[in-house]
Amino acid sequence: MVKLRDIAQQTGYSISTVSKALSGKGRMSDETRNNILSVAKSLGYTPDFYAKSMASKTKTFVLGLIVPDITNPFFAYLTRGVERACGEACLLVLMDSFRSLHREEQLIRAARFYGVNGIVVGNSRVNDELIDEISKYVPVVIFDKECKCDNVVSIVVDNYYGAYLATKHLVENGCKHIIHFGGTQELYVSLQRAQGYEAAIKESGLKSHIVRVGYAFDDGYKAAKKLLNERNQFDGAFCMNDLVALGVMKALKEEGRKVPEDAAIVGFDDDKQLCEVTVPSLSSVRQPVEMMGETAGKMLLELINGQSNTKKVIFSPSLVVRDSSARR
Amino acid sequence: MVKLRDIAQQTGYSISTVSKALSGKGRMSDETRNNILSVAKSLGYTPDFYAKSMASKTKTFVLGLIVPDITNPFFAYLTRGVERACGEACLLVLMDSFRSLHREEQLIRAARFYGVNGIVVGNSRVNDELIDEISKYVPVVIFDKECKCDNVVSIVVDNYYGAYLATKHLVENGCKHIIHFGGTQELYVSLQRAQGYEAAIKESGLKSHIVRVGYAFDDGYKAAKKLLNERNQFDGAFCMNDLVALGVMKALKEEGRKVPEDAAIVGFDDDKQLCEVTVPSLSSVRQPVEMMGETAGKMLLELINGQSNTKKVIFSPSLVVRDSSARR
DNA sequence: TCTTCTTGCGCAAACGTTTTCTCAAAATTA
DNA sequence: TAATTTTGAGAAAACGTTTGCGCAAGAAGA
Repeated sequence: MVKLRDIAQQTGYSISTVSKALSGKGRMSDETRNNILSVAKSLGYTPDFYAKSMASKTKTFVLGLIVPDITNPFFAYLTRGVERACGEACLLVLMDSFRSLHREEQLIRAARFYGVNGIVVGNSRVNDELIDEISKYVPVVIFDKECKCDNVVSIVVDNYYGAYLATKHLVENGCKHIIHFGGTQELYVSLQRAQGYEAAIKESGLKSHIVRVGYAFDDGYKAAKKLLNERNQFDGAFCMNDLVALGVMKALKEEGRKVPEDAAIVGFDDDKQLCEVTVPSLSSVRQPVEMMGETAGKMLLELINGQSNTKKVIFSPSLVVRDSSARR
Repeated sequence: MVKLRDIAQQTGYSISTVSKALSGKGRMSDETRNNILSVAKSLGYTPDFYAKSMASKTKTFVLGLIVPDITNPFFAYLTRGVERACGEACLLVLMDSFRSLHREEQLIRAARFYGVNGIVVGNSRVNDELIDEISKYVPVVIFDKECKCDNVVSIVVDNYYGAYLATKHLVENGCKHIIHFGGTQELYVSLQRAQGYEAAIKESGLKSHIVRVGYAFDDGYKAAKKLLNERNQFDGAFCMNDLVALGVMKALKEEGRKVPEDAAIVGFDDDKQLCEVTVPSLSSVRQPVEMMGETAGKMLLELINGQSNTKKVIFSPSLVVRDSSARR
């Protein structure tokens, strides 16, 4: 890497003169400046990021963001929110764990090593001990997961309430047999959503019916297909996410059931691209992901500046009603 | 900001001892280490990213990636590809211009100011002069746009060929009246796609019919609706992207036309989440975005290391046939 | 001609770490 | 007890910039 010193040697000027020539700040003759500039260019000089930041007064914070999969819209919106919080004051370093737990752990450790000023961890599967350890060195905000560690701020959405809302909506629409597709034990959020569903069902006096599925399109499709083939009728479905909901919808169509006339469907996540584009469009529970991301960023900055006294921020989801659950 | 010196003063140890205690590297008694650690914690010490990077031997490159909208899957996949290229050796700083041309210009300038080692600019709308100027100071790889500037590497996909493929597929499927929804002048890519369409149509002896639309779901929907209401029949549609294609599909359904029986549809971009989830699933032209992103990252690294002699890399798209254009 | 101002440039400190050496004191071994 | 090793800790150089200050030489004014 070519540095100021090299240019100084080439031109015969001092390092400081070279620096001033390049930044356009000092006093010098045009001849000198042009000379330096041309040599700098011919040598292919690029300033050292770190040295520059060190020496100059204005410090730029660096925030790390670790997500399991940037191609998932949920995390893309999260990223956007954090970026918004960064504004001009911070640089955002994005790290994608590619859904690998191992890599996620690596990244979290690396974040400390790289010396970023703080990290936001999105929907992590790593255990609390690692978080606890890292948070001793670097401020941490954890997204979509509760964390008991000290010095760690959690940003979560009230999944229970969202599920309750969605189920209640189906009840009020006159559905008598509402199935919940979801409830896998693996993820904390899916548990909460199942509980919200149960609560609303209990309240209405109907019978609860949970079909355990994963979180992919095919999971919903196959589960619903099986159910329908077994002559298990249902007139309402609350699904743990939008993909599953679309899978269920496809199965219903194939079996000749009309949505929403024969069965109403509500998803979760409100992935706009997805929900608004299908026929019929899909009702869904919306989380204010981008705003949550922005909050995560802000909380992290507070944490870095040592002004934070918040431990947890809970956001309320809302129900977006579209055609798939329109009132009959 | 609390620094090593502050901890040193508090504890009575030297700066170097404090540094070693925190990094866990030097030799010292457990008592000393714990003492230092606890004081560091109570003071809320966070290491200075820049100083750290400056002082340590291993320099970490910093790559900047500027995208118009990270929530667009296309750019999410691009990001992922670049991230893959970064591996352990680089940090990726993500900058989202939020579709604002002004902000994009700002970011490009800022990238130079921040002193990142190089930047990848995704599908930019900024003029070549700015790129040219910046590329004097920082290596630049530009994605999805041709750029004549020296020292700038372009990564592009052969849009012409992709459009040709898609249209030819419709012709071979027996479509007699194939409309192209797209062709807005604003974007270079849409022009190329329109030309590819024209070429295939000409070759087949059919009549070309381009309906100029934007790139949103509603654009496709409204244009197709209007066409159908005017009794303008068509049995094939090649759309400039997947969203437009889904809009057209919705219009067809509403007007009682069956897809693909009455009209076959092909989109562009192959947004998996979208294409595989609709009924019928959508045929589309796939660009190897992630691999292109990875290539962009690699080219940038070569450029930074001064080993690049490539000026442009062209990727070939491929056609993914799904239900919306299944042979009748 | 003597003073004051301006111009062009370099010196050296500073930024906050890391890391290699050094060295006294304590612990171990002979 | 003497020689050796180990341990705990500090001094100082280095990383590549920026920037305030100083200073000589030339220009301008009296």
